[in-house]
Amino acid sequence: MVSGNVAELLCLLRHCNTLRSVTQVHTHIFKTGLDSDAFITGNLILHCATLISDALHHAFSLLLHSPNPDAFMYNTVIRGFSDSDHPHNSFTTFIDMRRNSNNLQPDSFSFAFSLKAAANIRSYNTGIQLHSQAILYGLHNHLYVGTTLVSMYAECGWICHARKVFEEMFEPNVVAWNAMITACMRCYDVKGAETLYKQMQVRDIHSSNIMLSGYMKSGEVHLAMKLFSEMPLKDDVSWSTMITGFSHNECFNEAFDFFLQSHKLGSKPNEVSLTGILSVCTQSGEFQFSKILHCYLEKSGFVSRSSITNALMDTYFKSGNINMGRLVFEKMPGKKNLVSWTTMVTGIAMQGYGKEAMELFHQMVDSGVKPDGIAFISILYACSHAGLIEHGCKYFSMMKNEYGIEPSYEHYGCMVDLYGRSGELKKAYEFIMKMPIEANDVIWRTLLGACGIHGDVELGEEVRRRLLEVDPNDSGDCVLLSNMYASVGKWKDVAGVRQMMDSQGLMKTPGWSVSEVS
DNA sequence: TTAGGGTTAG
Repeated sequence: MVSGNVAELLCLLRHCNTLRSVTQVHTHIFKTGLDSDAFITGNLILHCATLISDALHHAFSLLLHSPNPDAFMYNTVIRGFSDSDHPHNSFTTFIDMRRNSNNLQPDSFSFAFSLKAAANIRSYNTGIQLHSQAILYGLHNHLYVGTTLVSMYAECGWICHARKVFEEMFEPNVVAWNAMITACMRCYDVKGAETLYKQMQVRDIHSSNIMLSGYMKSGEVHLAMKLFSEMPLKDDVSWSTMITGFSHNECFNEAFDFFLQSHKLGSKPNEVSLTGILSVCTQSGEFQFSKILHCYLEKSGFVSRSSITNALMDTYFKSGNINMGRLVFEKMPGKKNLVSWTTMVTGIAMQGYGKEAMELFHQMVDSGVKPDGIAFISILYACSHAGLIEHGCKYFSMMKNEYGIEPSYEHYGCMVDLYGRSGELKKAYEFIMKMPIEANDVIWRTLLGACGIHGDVELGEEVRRRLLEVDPNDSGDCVLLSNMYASVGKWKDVAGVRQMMDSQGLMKTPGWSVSEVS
């Protein structure tokens, strides 16, 4: 009778796709007294942690309130956290498992999931500690643990450790070999990956897809095309890898060609190939094609996927169609995620609507979405392009003090641009001198451009000296330099720059012409 | 009894 109830409950659970429906089943479980059954609780936790979005906290709560949690429950929560926005919680759960429970030992699942969390946050220190623990428990040679160790070390940039683990593996299978090829490609060791690929006794379609993606990421477009043509079997991942690879390497015609070919050959477009081809439309300016794609996306239902909507918004904003970009954003089903908000803020900011971008940024925060470093780049960009210096400074300090985000070169660059565009050149210079990291060429060039716009030759020459200290071979700023001299009518100096460029053979640089100003 | 590692985008 009891086993019949269990089967019935599991069947009910399988049909739940919201936290609300799971809670209803849970209430029923409680009423029937089956909540003390570890198998039932384990399945409840599994369902919440892996199958329903936004239910991980509930899975964690079930674990905490379980009178006798077992390894399966702990492992499932560790797994859920490893793929969440808070992978660190995997480690605290791993520690809790050993401290709070009666003689519970971590097993291969505990290590594989925790190592995945370490890989996701690229934490070498945590990864190596887990590796030591795995050795203590005699699980470092386990096939799944070994494979995850290879991936973890590669994600953290320690290819030598990844290789050592792989070489010490006892009879690695095709997945372990694929993990090692991926590790080589992650570290841009294309030759190493090729050697392994050739050595493989058994390959599957993943092996070839990893090679395709690695070639494309390393700019080896022709090698990817050659391998693709030799592949006896291609799946939708092979096609989308090629399309996105062409997109990254700016081979727009090839991307369109492959997209249409895959369609003709009956391979269905997926989320990745569609975001890829939308990006190609944006980069190449093929906005008519993106409109056709929009119709298809509406009809096929792909428009409900946030990655697709974000790419579509980006295309509309970059084509200057603000109203359509805004409409796509407003029609997005469900809760808008961080990428959607950031795409919207950037899109509006690009068109110069600084105040609206700020309103959107606050709406995002009010809706419970926490901004990341990229979101702050977009709002700083909005402020600099709308001349909102005070607001820009406020966001910059908010980022550091309220959100604990360390500014990157991009953030510093935005601040220099913010001061520079508004003509506060001295402040921009002082800001650079006070930066805790040494300014790079991009930051100096940003200020040099501003000196040109506002005609401050004295500061511009100082900036040029600083720029040459960072990059003695730099020549990309000649246009900025000659523009600066031209803006104050120093034609002799313009001619000087022209002569310098002549002597360095730079006169063929596209996009500039001294004759236009002289 | 319930689970896992390797590929494509953002």
